[in-house]
Amino acid sequence: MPEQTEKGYDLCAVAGTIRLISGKYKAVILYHLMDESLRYSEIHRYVPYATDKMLAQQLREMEKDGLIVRTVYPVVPPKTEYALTEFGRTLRPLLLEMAKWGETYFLKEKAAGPGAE
Amino acid sequence: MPEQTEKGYDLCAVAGTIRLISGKYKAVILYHLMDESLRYSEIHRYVPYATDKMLAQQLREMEKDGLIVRTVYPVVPPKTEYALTEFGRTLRPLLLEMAKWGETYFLKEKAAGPGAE
DNA sequence: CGGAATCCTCTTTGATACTG
DNA sequence: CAGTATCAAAGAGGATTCCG
Repeated sequence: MPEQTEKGYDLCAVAGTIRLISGKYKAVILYHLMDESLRYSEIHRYVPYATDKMLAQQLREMEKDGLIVRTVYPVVPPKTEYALTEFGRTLRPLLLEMAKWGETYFLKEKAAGPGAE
Repeated sequence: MPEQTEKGYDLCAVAGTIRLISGKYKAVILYHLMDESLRYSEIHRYVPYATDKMLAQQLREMEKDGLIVRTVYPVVPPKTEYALTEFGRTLRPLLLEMAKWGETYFLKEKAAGPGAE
């Protein structure tokens, strides 16, 4: 498929992808939602350094972008669940690749990382 | 995926990866540097909407992060070339995955032209 | 529990001008 | 050509408080 890939074309693709998943906590949240739906508080536990404001904001943005769905259960106490949409699930390979790369080169760069060249 | 992956571990890996390549033009620049070394003006032509300041800044950050190397040739007129480092080249699979995803899901309507799926 | 509202700060980005 | 310098604007992010 990417045979006929033009430079300026992929440029937009890459930029668009970055725009959707860059955001301080987005990729991390998406990564955790890959396996299971999570409640607001559960997500927050995964990203404790994020404030409520930031978390809600990033979640709303991703919801607007069609990456996740928000389901509110009208119960007491309130319960809200976040899950990947079909669209969001297509990010799986990318998220795994990111985790893999980060794991291999970013966390193990003590041996041969930046400055090594 | 490497053996037993812990959540909090991959979380850092994903976050770290995002931190390195998110940046308005970074991924796009890296993508173009995958194939060949480029001069400052050539990069700028690929990212025309970036200002000189932004471009220089992002390049300096990526240089500091060990992703690219900057080579200045002492000639007139000045010539500076940017290239991926060994470390930067390891991003290749990720960048390709990003381009592929963006192309397939993000630019889908436009991609649905000739030979598109 | 799952947020929204407000205020404030820091960083990012942009516009413009200048330089070796 | 390949930047740097400076100022100003915009946005991201944080701290705190409050609410259904």
